[in-house]
Amino acid sequence: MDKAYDHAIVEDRIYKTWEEKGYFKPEINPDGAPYSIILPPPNANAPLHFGHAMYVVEDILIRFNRMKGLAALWVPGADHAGTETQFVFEKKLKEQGKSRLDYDRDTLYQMIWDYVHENRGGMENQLRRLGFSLDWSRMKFTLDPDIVKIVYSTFKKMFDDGLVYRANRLVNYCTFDGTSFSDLEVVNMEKEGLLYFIKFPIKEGGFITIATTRPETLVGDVAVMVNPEDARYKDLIGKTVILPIVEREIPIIGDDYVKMEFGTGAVKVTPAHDFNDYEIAKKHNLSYPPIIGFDGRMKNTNTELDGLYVKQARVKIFELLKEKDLLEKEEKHHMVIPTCYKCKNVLEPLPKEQWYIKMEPLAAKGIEAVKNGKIKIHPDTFEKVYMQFLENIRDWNISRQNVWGIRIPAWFCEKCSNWEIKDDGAPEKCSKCGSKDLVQDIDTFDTWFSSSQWPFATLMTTHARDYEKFYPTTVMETGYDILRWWVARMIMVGLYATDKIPFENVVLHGLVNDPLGKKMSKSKGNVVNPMELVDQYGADAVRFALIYGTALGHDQALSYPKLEAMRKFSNKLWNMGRFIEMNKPENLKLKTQNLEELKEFATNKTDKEWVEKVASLIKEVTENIENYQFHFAAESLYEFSWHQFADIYIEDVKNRVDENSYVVLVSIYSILLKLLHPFMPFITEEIYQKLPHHGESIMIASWLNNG
RNA sequence: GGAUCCUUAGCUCAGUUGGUUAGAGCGUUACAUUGACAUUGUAAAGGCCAGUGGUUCGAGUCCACUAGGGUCCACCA
Repeated sequence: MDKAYDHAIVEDRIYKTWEEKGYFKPEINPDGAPYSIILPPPNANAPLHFGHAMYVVEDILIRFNRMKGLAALWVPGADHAGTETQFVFEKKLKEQGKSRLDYDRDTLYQMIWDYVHENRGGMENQLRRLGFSLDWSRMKFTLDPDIVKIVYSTFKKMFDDGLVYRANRLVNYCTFDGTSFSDLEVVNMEKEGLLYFIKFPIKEGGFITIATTRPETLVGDVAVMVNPEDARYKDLIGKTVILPIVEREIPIIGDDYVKMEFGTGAVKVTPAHDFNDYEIAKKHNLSYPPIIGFDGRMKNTNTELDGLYVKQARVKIFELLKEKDLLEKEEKHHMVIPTCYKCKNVLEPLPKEQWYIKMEPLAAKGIEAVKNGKIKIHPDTFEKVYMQFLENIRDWNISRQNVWGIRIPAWFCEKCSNWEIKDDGAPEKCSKCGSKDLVQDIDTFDTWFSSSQWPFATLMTTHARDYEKFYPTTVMETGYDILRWWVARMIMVGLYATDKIPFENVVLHGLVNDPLGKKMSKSKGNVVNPMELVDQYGADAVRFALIYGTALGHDQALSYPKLEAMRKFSNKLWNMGRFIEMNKPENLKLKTQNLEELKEFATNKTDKEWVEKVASLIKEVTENIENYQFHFAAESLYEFSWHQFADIYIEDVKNRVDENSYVVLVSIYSILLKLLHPFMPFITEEIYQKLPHHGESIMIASWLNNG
């Protein structure tokens, strides 16, 4: 053995061997009970980040259970990541001076398809470099035709069951990305803004001053509203206000929604561009067409405002009001603005027809499944977050105006306005009126709608009988940050579509932050590429550092000293092996013993004690992994290997080594390597292969017995 | 405004159902060692466990409140 462990020459070679030998397939344990995890599919065309490196938790579980003899299946996948990918692609277009609007739908789709496929394979190889024992023969992509077909049938089933409906409502619309979003995707940004106090002339004489943060929308107002209890204004209810600039007449109405103490106690009502006003106007039977278009420009005002972007319109209207002396004052105002989670621009509430899913019946089952313990969430503190989300669930807007995604299989009949939903191709004619004048909805599904079906969609389409054998899956492991976006929806949709829970356990890991504890983000420029650390420290050290010293579900700051410590730990392990190899007796006849055999074999009193010690270590590590307390297992292994086994036992045996005690030494070491293998797969395999009488591979060695 | 997590050694973090002198890694100090060890070993220093009050024979751990930080949710114009 070389003097020091060099991960660079070991890892790639070992992974290839594993893959070639088929060790990643559950068929390696044909008689084992099923154990399955579906990998949260990373974006198909983007490199991995530290969130993905945390999937090491899944590899630990898979390797551990495989060694225990279970038919352990870990299914890899790639996500088309609709909004994300189109956003990135459009940025590329912009660099070339182009935009999505320069292409028709099919051309743009094809361009993105080509772009994604040019970049395919990168993240898969990065997962390999991390040592992940994924069954690549079962790899799935969210746009695989068989997956799409399943997504279609789920949608159709929901439609047939009355869970899908189309509604014209205000949606959160990004005029830059050109799509609407669900409530979850809205990022509320706190900002210091201005509250404008504007005098509206009253037809019957005098003025009423309203306070607003959005003066430009006054051209779309339908009313001025006051609290009927408000002594200042109650006599004005029923009178008429003449809107400045557009000179349109609107009523003053009363509604106790208005808080008297805020602003002036009088508020303008813009139904087409504010969620509250939309509800209020509906209640009072008032309406006015939108004055902001999907391009973010003003329209329908018949004034010089038309064609201006909202921001420009605000400046313009400010000037106009000032000219007419209708602007009383502005105050600084702390406000919360809905912004686009991708491009960070301000979202406009705009009225649009979209497909919605009725969530309440689905949520009820999701709540039940966790309450009755069929699905367990680890750590259990996240149950509260889950419940809070499901108990306050709102209907889910699943329409996206993206091109990159699964197109909604809904056809509109131009003749009778009927919607046809099909899961097996375009309908020939309208089932209501027989017309052949059908047009498919141009929208695509929210990526999370198809993702919510991932556990069963994958297993139904990987290998024959996979679904029967491996569904429900054993564990869904992911970052807690997508508990609501993804995990909760998988539970709801999974229960609905398959009538079974999609997984028995939810295991949630924390975030990896930068060394200063700040969230990594591209805009902050503090993103660390996990692959660079794998190059530098080795996959095993990176894996161990991510697990060691951080409780499940807790965030951690990336620590270079810790990575260095774990690299040294690798080297220490290596040198323990090196010592053992160098002290191998000539013509060693006795074979390595498993734990049970060792108990008989060890005759020396000290050796006997060490056999007991390692027996309790096995118990401890096993229990900790089974309880998802990986950091405890990692700490015990680190401490025992280094400060017990190396510092004390090896030092002791050094002076009295004979063939018998040597076998005890090798055997204990071999057990240690096996216990460490789920955490540090590469180095443990490399050393294992050098031990006397070793098995075929440590990967498929038995957790407790020889093999 | 609501929810939730966090505050433990200089730094990054563990501390599992409350139980004798509170732990690890890195860093610091002293000594030793070329040993299986691009090092390692031995030893040491370093902590009113954020604060206050409570429950208890006993609290870092449970409860209440306070202060600071993070995250998530929320339609106050």
